[in-house]
Amino acid sequence: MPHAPILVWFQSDLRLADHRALQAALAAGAPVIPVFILDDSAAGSWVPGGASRWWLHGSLTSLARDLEHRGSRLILRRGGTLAELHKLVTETGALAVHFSRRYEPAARMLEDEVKSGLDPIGVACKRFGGSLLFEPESVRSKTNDVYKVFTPFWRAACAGDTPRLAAAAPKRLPTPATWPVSDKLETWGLLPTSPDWAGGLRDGWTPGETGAQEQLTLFMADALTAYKEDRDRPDRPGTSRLSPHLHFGEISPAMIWHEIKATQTMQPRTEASAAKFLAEIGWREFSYHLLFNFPHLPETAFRADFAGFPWRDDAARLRAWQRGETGYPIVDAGMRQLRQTGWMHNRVRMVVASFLVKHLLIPWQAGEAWFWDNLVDADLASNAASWQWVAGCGADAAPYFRIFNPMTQGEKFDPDGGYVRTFVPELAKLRTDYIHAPWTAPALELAAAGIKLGKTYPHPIVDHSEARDAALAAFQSLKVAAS
DNA sequence: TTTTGAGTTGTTCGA
DNA sequence: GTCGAACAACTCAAA
Repeated sequence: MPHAPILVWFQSDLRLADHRALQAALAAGAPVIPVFILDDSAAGSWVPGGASRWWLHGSLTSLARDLEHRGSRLILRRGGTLAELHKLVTETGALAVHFSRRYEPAARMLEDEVKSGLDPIGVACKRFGGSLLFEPESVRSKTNDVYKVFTPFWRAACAGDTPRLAAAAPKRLPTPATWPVSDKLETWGLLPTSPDWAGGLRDGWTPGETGAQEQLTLFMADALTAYKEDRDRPDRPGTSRLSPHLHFGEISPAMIWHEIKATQTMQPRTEASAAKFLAEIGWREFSYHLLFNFPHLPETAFRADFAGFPWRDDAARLRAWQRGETGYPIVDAGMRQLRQTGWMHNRVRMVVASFLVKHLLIPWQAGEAWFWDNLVDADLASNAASWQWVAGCGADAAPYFRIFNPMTQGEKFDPDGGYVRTFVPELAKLRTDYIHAPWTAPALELAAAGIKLGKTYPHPIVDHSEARDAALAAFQSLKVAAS
C-alpha cells in the first residue's frame, strides 16, 4: 500500500537545506506536499508590512522554483490556516503535517489551534526546531531562571551542545499521485503596484535560498575579517546583510554557525571578528528568548516603571523623523535608506532610534511600528527587543544617559560623509567639515554647495543639547516617581 | 543566604 | 588634543 502523503507546512523557514521538518518527511518515505498559507488573520496585530510582503513574494518564487527543479511543487493557499490545512488533508489524504516551530505569540497560538484541530481527526502534527540555534526552553540559568542579561545568556547557550545541522537540500522530492490545486502567487498582491516603490529593493536584494547562500559566501570572503571594525561603518559594506534571509528562514542560523566555525586557519583578527559576528547571531537568539518568555515585549515596556514615562505624542515631529527631515544628516540618511532600500545599517538604526526616543521623546512603539512596516528584515523579536533596549526600558537595556550625539556619531562612523551624501543628495556637495552639521557651515560654504537651509534641507528640528537635557530630565522624573 | 562583580554599541566636562 | 571620571543606581547571575 502506498504511503499517505505528508504536508510540509512552510512558514518562516523558506529553504530546503537544514530543514528538519522536510527531512523527517523524506525519511518517512512518503510523498511530500510542500504548502505555504497566506493567513493575515493569524498574525495578530503584527501583520507584515509592505517591504516584508515584497520580500515574501521573492522568497516564495525562489522556493517554488527550487522545488520544481526537484520534481516537486509549492502549493499556495490563502485563508485561515487551520481551514486550509483541513481542506488539504481532505483533498490529499495526508495523515501528517510537518512544520518548523515559531516563537511569536500569535504564531504559537496558531500552532496550538492547528494541533488541536488536526490531532483529533487522526492527522499527526509534528513540530521541528531549526529556526534558532538554541530552543528557548533549553537555555536556563543554574537556578532554572530565564536569562535577562545577554552575556550570561550567550555564555550559557554556547557552553551547551553544539547546534545541530540537518541534511543538505534533497536532490529530489517524492511526489503525490495527484497535486492539490494552488493559488497563483501573482494574485496575492504582495508586490506594490502604483506607485511601485520597490525599485530600490529590487536593486539591492535577492530574496531566496540561493541569494542567502551567495550573500553568506560574499560576506565571508569580503567582510568577515574586518567585521569587528567595519560593522560600524555605514559607508562601507561591512555587515553581513543576512537579516532578511534569516528572518524568512532562507538560511538557518545553524548553517551560518557551522560555516563560520569551519573557516580554516583563522588569523587572530578574523577570529575576533567571527566571534563578534556570531554574537550578533546571539542577539537574535536572545531577542527570541525574551519574546518567548515575555510575550508582551512588542507592546509593553519590560521595565514596569516606564509606565509613567513622560512621552510626547508629537505627530509633526514623528513625521519629520519618518521622512528623514530632522535636519540631522546622519538621522535623515538612515531614515531615507530605510525607505529606499528596505534596510538600515545597524549603527544608524541605533542613532535614529535614540533620536526618536531621546531627542524627540516619542514612544519607542511608534518607531517600532515604522520599522515593522518598512524593513525587509522586520522581525518581531529583534525589533521589539532592540527598541526596548534603546529606550532603556528593556531587559539588559542601554543606560538612560546614553544619548547618541548625531554629529559625533556621524563624524566617527561616516567620517567622509559618504553615507550621508548617498542618501541625502541635497547635501552631497557640502564640505566634509560640515557634512554632519550643515547649520554650522558659513553662508559661503552653503551657497557653494547649493544649500539653502530651511528650503533645500531643513534646520534641525530640535537643538541637540537642549533635547539632551530634556531627555535626562524625563528619565530623572521616572526615578523621582519611583522613590 | 549573602556577597560580589558585571552589565553591546556613549557623551560631556574638566584637568 | 587627550584622558579619566561622572553620569545612578539597580538587577542579574554565579560563587
